Amino acid sequence: MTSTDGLEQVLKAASMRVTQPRVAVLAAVAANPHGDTETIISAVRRDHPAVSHQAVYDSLKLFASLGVIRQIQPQGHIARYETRVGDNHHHVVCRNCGKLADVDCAVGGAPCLHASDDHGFKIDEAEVIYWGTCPECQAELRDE
Amino acid sequence: MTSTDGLEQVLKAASMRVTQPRVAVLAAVAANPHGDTETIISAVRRDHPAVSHQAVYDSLKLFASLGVIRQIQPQGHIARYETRVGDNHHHVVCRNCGKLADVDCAVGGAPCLHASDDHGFKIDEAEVIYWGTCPECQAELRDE
DNA sequence: AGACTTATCTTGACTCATTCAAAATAAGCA
DNA sequence: TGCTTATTTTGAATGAGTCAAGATAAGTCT
Repeated sequence: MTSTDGLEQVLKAASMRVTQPRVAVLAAVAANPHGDTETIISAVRRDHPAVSHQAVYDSLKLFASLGVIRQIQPQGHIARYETRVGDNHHHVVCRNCGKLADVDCAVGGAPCLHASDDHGFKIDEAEVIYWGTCPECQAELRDE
Repeated sequence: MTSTDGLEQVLKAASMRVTQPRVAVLAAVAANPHGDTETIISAVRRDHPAVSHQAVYDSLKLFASLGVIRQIQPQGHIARYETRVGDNHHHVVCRNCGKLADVDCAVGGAPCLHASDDHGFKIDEAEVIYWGTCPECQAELRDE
């Protein structure tokens, strides 16, 4: 079974239509991990030149709400997307160039999910973003 | 010594001028924890009607870069500010109404700062955002 | 205190990721 | 095959945040 078949299942289960733009968007996100909207649009249009940016935005939002993809948006950066979902992993972002990498949490399966004092909030997710400098930028900054 | 005196020290140490707009902005942030830019601007203008939004944006960015205040910007929300800095605390955000509350990390002093695999990144900060539903929205959603 | 230098502020235009809205299209059903 | 309406296209609009040029005032030097 291909990932496209998987998408059909998910969409049908939610009574959503399986359309060419949607399939193309999911494929583009899968092929471009951590890609931003612009990247996704370009990738989609390589095979389907007529797809509008709005269709891409709609599809991305839809998939994110269904939990098929995940949106990441570190401070000061535009939205990025990935198909790796459901495993509670986190991200490192380079302060210098914005590069993004996946990080499994150090503290086991579902870490940091318990706040010391939750103020009565019913917490359902802990989002962790590590900020730092990527190897390339470390070298570059050292040379200056 | 007032918090304003503290600001003067910090700014002078960085060879920055102590101006009325800056003092007013810091006071506004202190008086409006988790306030957004619009809130800060309004607060500043109650005492200094002539201060421009640009001056507020500049001051906020300056203070944040000096570590005097901290900028928080959860996905899908505009920037918010707080004067509580240097204690590595985190935040809970309500998915329904956007309310924000402080949370001390459960795992001790500087938690989650070690990623399992940092991909060679030199990590200097771990930002944690808990997502959930605040008490008010829990009650409201139950009633529907 | 008065004059000077230039960091900071005011003003107002501008950016650009994202959203809104209306008419056109095509997915899935009868 | 035709119908219904969810999606898409098209094109304009939004709005937080930024840019730039001239005006102002903080800190300094005399």
